[in-house]
Amino acid sequence: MKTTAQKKRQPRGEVTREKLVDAAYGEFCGRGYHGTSMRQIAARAGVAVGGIYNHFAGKEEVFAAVLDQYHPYHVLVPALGEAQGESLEEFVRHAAKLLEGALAEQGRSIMPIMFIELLEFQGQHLKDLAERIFPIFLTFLQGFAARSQTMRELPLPTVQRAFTSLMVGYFFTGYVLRDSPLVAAGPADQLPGVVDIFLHGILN
Amino acid sequence: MKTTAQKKRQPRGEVTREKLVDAAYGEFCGRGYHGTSMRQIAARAGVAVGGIYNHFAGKEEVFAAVLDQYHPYHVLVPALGEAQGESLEEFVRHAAKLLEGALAEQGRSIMPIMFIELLEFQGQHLKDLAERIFPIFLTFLQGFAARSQTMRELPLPTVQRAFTSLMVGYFFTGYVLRDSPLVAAGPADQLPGVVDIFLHGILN
DNA sequence: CCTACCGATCGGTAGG
DNA sequence: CCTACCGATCGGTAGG
Repeated sequence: MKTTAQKKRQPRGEVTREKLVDAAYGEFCGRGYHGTSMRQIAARAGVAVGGIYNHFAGKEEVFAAVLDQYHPYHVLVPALGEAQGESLEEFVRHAAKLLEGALAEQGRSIMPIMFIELLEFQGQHLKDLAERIFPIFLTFLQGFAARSQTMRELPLPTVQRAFTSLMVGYFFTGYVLRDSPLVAAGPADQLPGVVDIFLHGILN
Repeated sequence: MKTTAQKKRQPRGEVTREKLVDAAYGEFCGRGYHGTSMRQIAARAGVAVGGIYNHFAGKEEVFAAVLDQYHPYHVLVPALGEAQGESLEEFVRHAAKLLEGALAEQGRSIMPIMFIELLEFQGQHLKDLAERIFPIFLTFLQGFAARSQTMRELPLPTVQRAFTSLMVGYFFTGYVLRDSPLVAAGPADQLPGVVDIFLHGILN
């Protein structure tokens, strides 16, 4: 949300564009890309159908704008880039904490857009994402390697795959079962315990 | 695939129904539920549009049939139910191996249907799934508990969440990056190594 | 009377 | 930014 001051400074057209992106995001989350009509987006934004085309060339460009705003890149890069710590243990715990903080705020809103990407666009844009975050991910993994003197003798790719799988799986299962009683019964935040198991698994 | 003998025994209508479910599955995977038209399904199955309605009351009933055939239940229940082993270590490795075998065969074909479920149907049917596999999952977790004498003192829910996250994340990342060069560069099957890290993390 | 299916078309709505 | 409207296509059904 923008402050009133920021809103006043924006040109009228920009406000409408923002409304359209927000409205489109909401509609896409409910029924996907193909299940959402331009009329539904227009109605939610309080704009006529034709008015959308003053800001976007077509439906796909609306999705591109939504994807740009709800892109995992904006969450993953700061979290992975700012991880610090003397020991490997501190480093991993800090990274997990940063990821959790960022994903608690924005992770749930990003997830549906990723599903649209994977399902309706065959993950085209995600291939780009993989290449864009690869340098940051490499830097992060160098942090692993630089602190590996306390680590068991393990193939680094395996350690990386295990850490990635654990984090992705933790947030994915949390999202899917977000209001299931089966998960709600357990402790709210099991991430520290889960990370502890991982650390015990790779350290001497 | 059915054998010729089985095909001959099937009534004509059943053959057409099977063709329709297979065709619908293929089309749904490409563009999702709302992005697929009855005409596309009919065309791929080599059937007239109206012919679909001799087998299904409508489009949603077609999806229900697809979901039923490509349901994770059919994969997860046997794999989790048949896990055996004297020690916790053997038990976990066996379960992971069974899951990998089942998911290597059918996991990739199930994934897109799950995305449709999560995105376009708000995960309605997945809630049912969670409740249906819960007993089997409990039995599996009792296998954990029964062999826990070699385990560190850890809260069982945390161990469960870690194992679930690790397996879900491993197969999910494998699916998403299935033809990415970043993953293809590493060893093909890292599951044993990943499971080894988990075991080292929970055992004394 | 059943089944499985056809060519053609129904009332409405899609993106533009 | 809106109203009005297009070519086409949507899910579903008519009679035969």
